[in-house]
Amino acid sequence: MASPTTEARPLRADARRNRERVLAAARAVFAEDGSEAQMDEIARRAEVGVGTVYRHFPTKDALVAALVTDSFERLADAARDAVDEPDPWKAFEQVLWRGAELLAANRGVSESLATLPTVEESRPTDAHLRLHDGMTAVMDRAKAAGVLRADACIDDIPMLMCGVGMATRKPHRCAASWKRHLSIVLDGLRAPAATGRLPD
Amino acid sequence: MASPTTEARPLRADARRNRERVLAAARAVFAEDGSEAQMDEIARRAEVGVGTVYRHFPTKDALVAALVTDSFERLADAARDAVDEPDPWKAFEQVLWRGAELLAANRGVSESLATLPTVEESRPTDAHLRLHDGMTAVMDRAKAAGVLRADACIDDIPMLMCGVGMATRKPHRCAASWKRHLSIVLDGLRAPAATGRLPD
DNA sequence: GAACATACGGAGTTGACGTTCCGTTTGTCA
DNA sequence: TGACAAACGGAACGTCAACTCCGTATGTTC
Repeated sequence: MASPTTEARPLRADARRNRERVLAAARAVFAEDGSEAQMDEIARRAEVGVGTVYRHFPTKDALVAALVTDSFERLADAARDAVDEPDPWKAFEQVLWRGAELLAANRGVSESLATLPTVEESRPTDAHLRLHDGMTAVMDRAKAAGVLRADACIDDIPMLMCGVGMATRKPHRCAASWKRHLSIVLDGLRAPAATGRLPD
Repeated sequence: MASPTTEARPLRADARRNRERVLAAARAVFAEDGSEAQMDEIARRAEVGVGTVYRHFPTKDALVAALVTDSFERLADAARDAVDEPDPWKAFEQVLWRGAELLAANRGVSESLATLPTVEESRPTDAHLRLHDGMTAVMDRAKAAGVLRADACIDDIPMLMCGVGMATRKPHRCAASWKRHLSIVLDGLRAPAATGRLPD
């Protein structure tokens, strides 16, 4: 809704260029600093005045939202592509690994995932909806094949990935600790691992 | 180190009382608002001036540290008590459930866990050390019994619990979602669930 | 190439919040 | 009960970061 040029009047050439510069800079700065990233720093990095940043994105939240939508877009693609994978478990696993990589590359996305409402609450973006539907399909297939525990539900995924996202932050034992985290979670999600029904 | 009255000169009666009021208020406010909790709000809740808060805890960080130490103390106790549980898996599980309950009750602790250095780095508090040692013992026993996967290591625990802590925040599907999270992680940590060696 | 809307830059404003300071109050001890 | 240190309250301060404003510059159109 915010990423493509809304076709009311075509954007002036310099404006279009600057919009991209700001997005690129924001991506870089949020990746490094997470939600502590500062608007001035983003402007500096984009070689643009703060005013210009605010002309394109009226608030910091709007800028974050644009980046999150961007990541969701890519994740939704990953979920769609997973259909090509014949093994239902590998398909499921593959989407989560792709998601974790995105989180590891971008602290900002990982943090805003923490406060993201579910698809049912609030008005989700198209990307969010696509991701939700794609993921549901992948999970349903894996459950039908008896490889994913039957009591896992779609809303568990952002919750679990949010946890994995935490492990992508700085002060952990090793850079790859998020990989350990996701491996453990994936093992816990396999049907044979279930030792009881999940609560509620 | 900061919690008991350091026996240089005994604290005046009103000072001792106010210290407790501040701690109680801080516990309540951090539990609700996490690290966004404001010093003024803590003072208000303790029915005390801000100045008084600062006389007892020189900075906000010091106050947080006191509360974290407090939680670690209780967790270390839980790890010690786990020795009484004859089933090595139940002992392990029990400590993590106790830890998750603490995190669920206190957003602040859950957030500061995210930035807590390991015992090896930095000067850990006594409580942290006790917790580390107790947990190591519990894990060693579970590994020796072949119920905990052998490639799990002590540093995985804060990482995983930190993830569970995320699930204790507000906007999740159900209030008990952190219980689902921990259940999945625990299933992933059982020896038979391991489908491969954890990375690194 | 002139006229005009669109966009730019960045100094300045605003609000939030941790922390300090100091005049006043209160517990303690002789 | 008087004297004094210890402790209190809360207005004021300083900092930091999001956001605004407006004089200037630059694409676009005819």
